[in-house]
Amino acid sequence: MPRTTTDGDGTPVPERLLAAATRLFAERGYDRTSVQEIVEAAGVTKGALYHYFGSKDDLLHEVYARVLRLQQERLDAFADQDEPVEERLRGAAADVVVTTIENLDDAAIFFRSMHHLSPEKNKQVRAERRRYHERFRALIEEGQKAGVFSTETPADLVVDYHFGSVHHLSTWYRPDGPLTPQQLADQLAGLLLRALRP
Amino acid sequence: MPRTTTDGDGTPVPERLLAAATRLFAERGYDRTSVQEIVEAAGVTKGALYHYFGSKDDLLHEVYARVLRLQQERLDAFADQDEPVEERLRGAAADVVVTTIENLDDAAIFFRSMHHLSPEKNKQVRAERRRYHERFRALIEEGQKAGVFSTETPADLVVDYHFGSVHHLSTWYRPDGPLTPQQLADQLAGLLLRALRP
DNA sequence: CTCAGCAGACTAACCAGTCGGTATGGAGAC
DNA sequence: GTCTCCATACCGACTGGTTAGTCTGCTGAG
Repeated sequence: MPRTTTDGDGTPVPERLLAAATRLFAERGYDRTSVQEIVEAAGVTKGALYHYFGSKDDLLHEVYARVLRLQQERLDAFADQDEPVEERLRGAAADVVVTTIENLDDAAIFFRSMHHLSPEKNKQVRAERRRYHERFRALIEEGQKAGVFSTETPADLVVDYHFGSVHHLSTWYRPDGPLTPQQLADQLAGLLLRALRP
Repeated sequence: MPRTTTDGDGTPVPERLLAAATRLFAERGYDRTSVQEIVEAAGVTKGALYHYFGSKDDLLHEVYARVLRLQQERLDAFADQDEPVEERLRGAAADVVVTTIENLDDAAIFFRSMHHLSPEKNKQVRAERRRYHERFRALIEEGQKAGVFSTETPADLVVDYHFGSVHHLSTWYRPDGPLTPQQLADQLAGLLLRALRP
């Protein structure tokens, strides 16, 4: 009954909605999740959802925007460090694995639901994704020019190769597996770096 | 007006339905494709579809079954060859890239729509998928035991790493890119083999 | 008193699957 | 050779259920 935007528990309603939507989208897919289920999981009603978001599609877009922002920030932080390029690349490659595992729901949504976004939003997400991709590629090209990475494979392909696996983590990663997220990340970064040995 | 199962063009109705479904599922996703659209694209009506398939879900399962069968056969052929393990692995790793590109629609469906299958069918597909995975892993372990591949990364991880990228081909492969499918396949197989150098 | 912040009944559209019906090629009777 | 009968192949209107989004109205803080 209070008017405050944070009733029930402490978190504001829009965030509760986003969290509920993220979980449900990852669990049963975008189309299989009804708006009704989302609002029930968030402990509100449709009125609240359409008060904060323009559409179901908007909600999905917000999920994408959040994860894109986060990943770009982290990549930039690693790329801007003052270390040899191998170590910057290794750090960035491993970090994206760890943060992906920490947000497996986001990852599952990301690669399964892009085509559910409206065309313009899809385009927007692709553009941001490309920025991320380019930054990563620049790291590899830097290493190639410096002679510390093999030039046998175009940097583009290497990036796609690595991120293909990262995006697929949500399919094959098991939290009860033998490796901690950090160990797994180090292994995958190791594979990438070894593939790049001259 | 003939009773034959192949009217209109030459292909039998069930195959026409499967082809139409494959294309549409890849294009707009399983849930966004109505049964009505499928039958219209195949030039028949619902009666025909439900005559040959038990459900929409069944249709999806058939798509999976077909591609799984094909890929397993091809992998087996490469693995059974009488060549050094590096070359068998290279051949298999490149071949799966080429056949994936040749059936990009199947690949897009594969990794986006697994969770739309009914639980038992999902289990069945996973089991077949695991067989494929194991065969591939066995190749890598063979090379590791023989000392021609590095043992730094568990074979399991290497397989997931490679197939993550392959499954993602449908996201980033562009037919108008600079590389032919075979060249791209050789590059990716090269990356895999280089990552496995001792 | 007013308006952000929500509640929840309502609507218009859609959709998977059903079911009674039609046409046709062939198997067997004669 | 032809007539009967039936299984196969398919048609398409219909049903029961679901869903995104709308809209009117309530409530309490400032």
